[in-house]
This record gives sequence, C-alpha cells and structure tokens, in this order.
Amino acid sequence: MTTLDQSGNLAIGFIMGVTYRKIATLLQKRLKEHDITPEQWSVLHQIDRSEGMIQREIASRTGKDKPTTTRILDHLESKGLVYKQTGLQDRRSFLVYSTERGKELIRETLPIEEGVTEEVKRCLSSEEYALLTEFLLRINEHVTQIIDTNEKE
Amino acid sequence: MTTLDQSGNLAIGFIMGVTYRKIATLLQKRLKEHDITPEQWSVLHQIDRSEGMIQREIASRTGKDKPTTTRILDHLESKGLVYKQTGLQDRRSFLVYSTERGKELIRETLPIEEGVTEEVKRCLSSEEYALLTEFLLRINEHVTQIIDTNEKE
DNA sequence: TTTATATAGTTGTCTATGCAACTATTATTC
DNA sequence: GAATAATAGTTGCATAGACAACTATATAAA
Repeated sequence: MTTLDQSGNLAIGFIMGVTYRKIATLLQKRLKEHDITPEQWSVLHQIDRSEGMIQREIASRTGKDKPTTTRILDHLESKGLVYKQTGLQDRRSFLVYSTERGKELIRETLPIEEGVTEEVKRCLSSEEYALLTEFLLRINEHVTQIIDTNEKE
Repeated sequence: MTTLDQSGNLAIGFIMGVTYRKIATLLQKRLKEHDITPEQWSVLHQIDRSEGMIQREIASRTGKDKPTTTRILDHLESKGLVYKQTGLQDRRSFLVYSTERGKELIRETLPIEEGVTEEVKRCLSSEEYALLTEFLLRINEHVTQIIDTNEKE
C-alpha cells in the first residue's frame, strides 16, 4: 500500500510517476500470461496499426528514445512478433512490420488493455477523464518545449 | 519531439508514462551538476523531513518497492548523503538518517525541484492543477485497491 | 517451548530508460 | 567532386523498477 507523502505538498512529477507505475503494473499482471510487457505491447500495437514505419517514427509515436526503441524491437523480433525490412530508398533505416503471430497477439490482448483502461477510468466521470487527458497532453507539450528550448541555448 | 499516437484514442497509462518521463528528464537535467537523480532526490528529501524512518516507511512514502528502496539507499549511502542505524527494538530493521552533506544538498537543490514544478504548472491554472492532482491521487488509490483485491483472490 | 507464520531487508535476473559514443548512410556545401 | 554535417540505428554503461527467492528476526499458535 502506498501512503505517499502526507504533507499535501506533492510535486506533480512525483505523483504522476507513482500513479503511472501503478497502472503499468496492473497492465503487466493482466498481460503476464501472454508473455509481453506493457511497453512492448504499446510498440507492437502501434506497428500493427501502421505497418512499415521506420524506427524513428515508432519512437516518436510511442514517446521513446532511439536506444529504447531499438531494444524493444529486438525483444519483439526475438519473440517472432515483428520483423524488419531494410529500407529501399534509405539504407540507413528499416521498415518494421508485425508478423501474423504479432497481429494475433494484439487481437487477443487488445480487450485486456482496453479493459484495464476502462477499470482505471471507472473512478472518474467522463468529463474528468477528458480533462485529465487534456492536462497530461498539455503538460507533455509544455515540458517538451522547455527541454527543446534549453537545449538550443 | 513527441508526436504520440495521433488516433485520439490514447490509453491513460500510456500518456501518463510519457508525460511523467518528460518531467523526470527535465528535473534530471536540472539536478545534473549536483550528481543526484530525481528518484534519489525524492528519497533523500523524505528522509530529510522525517529522520529515523525505517526502510519500509520510506518505501511506502515514496511509492517504491523494497528492493528499489534498498538500492536507492545504497546509492545515497555510498555518496555519503545518508546513513543507517541498526534498529534497537527490532533488529531486522534500520533507522535511516541524512548526513550533514545530505541536508546541505537538499537545501541547495530544493529550489531547483520547486522551480521545475513551478515551470510545469505554468501551463495550467491553479484550479486545473488542483484537479489534476486530485485525479492522480484518486486513480492511485483506485488502482492500488484493484491490485490488492486481485491479489487476495 | 517448539513449530509455524509474518515481517524487514537483501540479492539475482530481466526490462525500460537516459546519456554518450559509435557506425553507416545520406545531404550539404565549398 | 571532396569535405562536412546531418540522420538512422546500435552499443555500452548506469539507474530504476518488477518479481521471485532468500536470510534473519520477530510474532503467533499448537
């Protein structure tokens, strides 16, 4: 059980981290018998919906950096869920596709992921859920901009 | 830059994870010259505010599990920021205290952490911020309960 | 009291992540 | 056209985290 801070002066990043890990853990437990982690699942899901992306695009859509994407794809590949094809126009890059097994896994597990999201949402009204999503996306944009600005200096 | 999903059908855990990592990365960059990570910082901060806790209590307040807490304390200890004292009543446990250097580091870096939180909050009104915090805590409670219930079955 | 159980921490293994340094290929620019 | 810079990915290293198995101590039950 998490008691968390007590002081009422919780930094937003801190609560968000704790809450995120809780949700990820719940999803991980539910996905356990399918032998796939939540992060691998989100990457595979993206690929399933947009076959033939290059890794940079996958990284961008899933919010991961290049090394993390490389390694998650390695895991998915060794499980036989995706495969890479050398780019024709640009030989630096690879096009990534999901295998039949990968597609089947997504078909089987999509209800699990959706179920977890539903369960989580159950403690919020639909207005509250919409607000929460909006706030998170806004913060994401905002912090991305801060980091980018800092780097240019 | 993060483009994220596109479909408008983003799972809440997914956006929360991406956003959390963004904030953590920003804080990490700001703390870099002080040679401490955001997670180590949050543990040290808790200790600084409540000297003499046992590890279980620290784990509970920072939302971390036992092994993670052990290892973060190891890092803090090897940096000379905290020390452990064997429990007197209960010899299984340790009481954890921050050193002078640990206290000084928190004095120096507290404005950094607060500054990052302020920067992040800048894209939300104070009402929105209060709502966001409330939603996150509510979800945290809710998911904790789901996991606990599942485990008892 | 002796056996069983619960609790506090630690250690090992694996995944995910951030950062920096690296290779290979493509684009620029001189 | 050759030198330079930018881009796509990979690899190494370190921290954080989830989970399971473990040690040691304390509590409960028999």
